[in-house]
Amino acid sequence: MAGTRSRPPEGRRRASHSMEAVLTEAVALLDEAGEPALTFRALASRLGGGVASIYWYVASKDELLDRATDHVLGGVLTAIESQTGSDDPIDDLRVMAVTLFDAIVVRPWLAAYFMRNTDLQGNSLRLYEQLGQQTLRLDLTPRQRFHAASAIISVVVGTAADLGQEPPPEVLDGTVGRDEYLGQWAERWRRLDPEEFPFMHEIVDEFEGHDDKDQFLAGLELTLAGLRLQAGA
Amino acid sequence: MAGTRSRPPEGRRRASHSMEAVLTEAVALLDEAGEPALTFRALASRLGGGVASIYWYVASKDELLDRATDHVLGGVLTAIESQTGSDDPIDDLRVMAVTLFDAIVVRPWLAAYFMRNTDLQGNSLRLYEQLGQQTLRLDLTPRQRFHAASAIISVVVGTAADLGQEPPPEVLDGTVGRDEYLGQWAERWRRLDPEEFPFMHEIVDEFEGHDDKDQFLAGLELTLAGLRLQAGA
DNA sequence: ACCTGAACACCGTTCAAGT
DNA sequence: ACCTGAACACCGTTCAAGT
Repeated sequence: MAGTRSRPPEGRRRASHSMEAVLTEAVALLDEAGEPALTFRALASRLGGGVASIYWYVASKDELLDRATDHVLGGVLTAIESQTGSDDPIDDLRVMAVTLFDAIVVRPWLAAYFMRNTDLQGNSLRLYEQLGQQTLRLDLTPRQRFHAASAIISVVVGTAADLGQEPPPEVLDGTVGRDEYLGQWAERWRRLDPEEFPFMHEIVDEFEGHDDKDQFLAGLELTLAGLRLQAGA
Repeated sequence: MAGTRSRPPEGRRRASHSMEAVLTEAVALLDEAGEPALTFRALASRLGGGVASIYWYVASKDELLDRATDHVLGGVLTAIESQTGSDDPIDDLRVMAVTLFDAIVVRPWLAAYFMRNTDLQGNSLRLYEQLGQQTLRLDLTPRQRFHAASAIISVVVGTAADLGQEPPPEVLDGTVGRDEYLGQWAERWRRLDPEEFPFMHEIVDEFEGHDDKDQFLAGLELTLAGLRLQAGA
């Protein structure tokens, strides 16, 4: 017994992290169950260390969320950069917007933190720059370019935020399924007074079988059409 | 001393609330400092009662947020209904969108909960219906109408959410001021490499003096232009 | 039918201390 | 330079009990 006592039997006693590891695990928690799942305690136990050590890398939960967001945006950015350079800047804008949208669909939590702080989010800034550079190829004023790039971001984030509104747990569990979920809403709407709700009746069939991506693409197309018109392209 | 002991001296001992009072105070707290300020304990003390009594009116904090949102949307809805009926449905859509936008600017927390649950949010549903009814006056397919109404909501909520991103406390306190705040960002962006960030340099002057509302109106106009094109109107 | 206090199981954040 | 446990001041929610 003597000799083993003054020293831990084996293995490291102190955990050792890294910014990279912290963000990777944070993203993993966010992916699993959104922002409520990202807890300093949960994160620490994933990293095999104490809660307080995370504060060496990050000053607050907000900063953690900002950095985690920018971490995954790095991948989106390289995807976007590699897709640029067609003849038509508007086509490039569409491809970029779709790439960003797809990333947010897979990780709905992104919508809430994207572009929240361009200081901590270098990749967000670069992404906005890439988008904006396409507007430089269009015949627009600086002001119109500023508005155009911002409008496209808004369409992406606005739609994605709408769609990303956590569906009830039954759907996530797969015990109900998206079709049945939409069907339940459709049923409710069909019971509304047709005199008072002619529009809901007009669209309820469309809603029932709708694809989120189509809805996004349609909205994006309206903005791009308006932009093309404005640029006289 | 005898005689006064078995009974409280005066005034009611038990507080008495109402759904109306609960929502009004909830909205007041949200207006003062956003969602973090809306606490069951804070709300209870405003109402002069116990924490648990709120649960008689509302099953959870989420439901409280949904109902508080719909509560203020009632006012927005009547404003919107009174502004409808011009010759041009697209003009009506614009007016409606602007009214909704203005409401969200004043209460940025609305963006996060609007249309989250049309079951608890009857006014949200009616507002969507009112917007949609304008698309019935345009030469579109049901599917295009569905997409158009949703796109407009997205533009409003997307822009408002972006703008509503809680500015740092310095700005809210008024110790810094919006202009200085924008100026600080502008300064940072001017220091970026012009080769790598041509777009940020192109727009930094526009950004510095920009008005959120103009930015929204510009984005809305792009969508409406696209819609007008689609409807051949 | 409506309200209450007290408890439960969590949070983010801080700090004095360790290595 | 980096990690730790324990404590602090909060949360939303439940519950058995009161009126």
